[in-house]
Amino acid sequence: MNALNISVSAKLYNKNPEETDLGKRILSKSIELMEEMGYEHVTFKKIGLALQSTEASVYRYFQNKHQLLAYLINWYWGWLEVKMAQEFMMLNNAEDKLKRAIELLVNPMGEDNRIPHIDEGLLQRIVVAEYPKIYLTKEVDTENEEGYFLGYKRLCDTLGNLALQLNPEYKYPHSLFSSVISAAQSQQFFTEHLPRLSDASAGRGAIVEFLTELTLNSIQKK
Amino acid sequence: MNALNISVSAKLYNKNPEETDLGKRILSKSIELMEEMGYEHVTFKKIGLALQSTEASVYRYFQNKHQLLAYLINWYWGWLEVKMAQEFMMLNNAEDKLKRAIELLVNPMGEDNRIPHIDEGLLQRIVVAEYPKIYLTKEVDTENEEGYFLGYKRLCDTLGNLALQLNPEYKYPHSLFSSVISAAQSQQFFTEHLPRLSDASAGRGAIVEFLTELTLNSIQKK
DNA sequence: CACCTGTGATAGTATTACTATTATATTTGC
DNA sequence: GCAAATATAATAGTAATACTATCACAGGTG
Repeated sequence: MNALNISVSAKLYNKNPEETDLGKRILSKSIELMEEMGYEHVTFKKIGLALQSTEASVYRYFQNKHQLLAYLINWYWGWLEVKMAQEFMMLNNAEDKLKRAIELLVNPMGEDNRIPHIDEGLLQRIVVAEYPKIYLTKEVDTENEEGYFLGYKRLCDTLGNLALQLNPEYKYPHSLFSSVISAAQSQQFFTEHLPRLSDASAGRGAIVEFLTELTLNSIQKK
Repeated sequence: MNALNISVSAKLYNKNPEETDLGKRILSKSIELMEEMGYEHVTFKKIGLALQSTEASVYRYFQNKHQLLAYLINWYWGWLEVKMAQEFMMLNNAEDKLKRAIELLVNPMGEDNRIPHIDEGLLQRIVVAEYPKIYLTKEVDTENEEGYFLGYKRLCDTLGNLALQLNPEYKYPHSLFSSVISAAQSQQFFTEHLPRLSDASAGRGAIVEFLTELTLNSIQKK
């Protein structure tokens, strides 16, 4: 009995993986494999094999690998928003909420075993390494209509509204937070793999500080 | 006789495409096809066919599609840096240079037929739609050693140094410009395909303004 | 004239990304 | 407690992809 249920658009699966045992095992194993070998090297055959099931069974849940990735990433943004909402209840001004939101973008983990079949830590690493792949395709417009990017958009809206509470005249709340969310992921990736593209050798703390300054300086009234 | 020669690491090709007629035709046609159908749908077979040549001939120049994309994107960053350097000669303070650099990140075109086999306008659209794919792979570390990302890193350094001229104490020049370069591309993509992730319905001008404000507000001394 | 380089032509392989069919085990509905 | 529906496993098969290899030829160079 989960306190928590992350909703994902029904267009993101063939058959809802949350509703069956095999479905949950597919999610669980997909996350493991994708984190371990990267999106490009994952195949449904490998997932089936690793589950001691079959390729065809995985196809019953997801139309293809791209849809699976979109599912996982949307699930992650949904989860993160729930997490933020919980933490926001303990804070009473928009600036503190924004600061905390940025911390969570970079460092979302903590004990949370409410959803046993999903390892949020691994999933976060998948998001860092793969998230732009869900929209950087020629199919982006049709997939957009099907709700493939709702998770990202909602998160952007939420944070943008916080910014508007601080400064109702700020002109670029959506641009700012799509950029900040994106930067939060890519700075993590760069710190690990392309350090000349970041100044965060100090680690996640530096990324949080960089993004917090950037955000607050952008929003502030002149 | 080109005034201009963009240099790209020799690890980014099998055989230098700039040195032969077929090589240049491969670049030219690859750019056309990739812009038209997107990276995923391009194959060396299609490129060969479109050139009335063969798959095998394309493989003589590039080891695989990923290397070809990396070549094109590195070429683009190199070209953009040359372009910036030219324009900077006409400006005499770091802030103006930064502002102009941001304009060029978003809106780099202009008449430039010095390199007849490369259509920089199409190439820019490829960069917008595909650039993270060159580093978001499990092979990033080895490819990094081979210089696959030098173009991006150099551009980041150049802009970071301008920022340090404005404020030598600014702590995050690399993070800032890897984020700004990235945001310049993704905001263009979002404006066209996922408008809820931007506020730039007004177009490129709004993107430039957003990024310029963000950059200058971040750098400024307190 | 011999040779070397670049290219075209063709063939072949392993893997991927599916689609389809059938058999069987399990659950549910009556 | 049985029939029917559902879920899954097992297997087969196809078209496309991502290569690798071989050979022949044409043109220019020494």
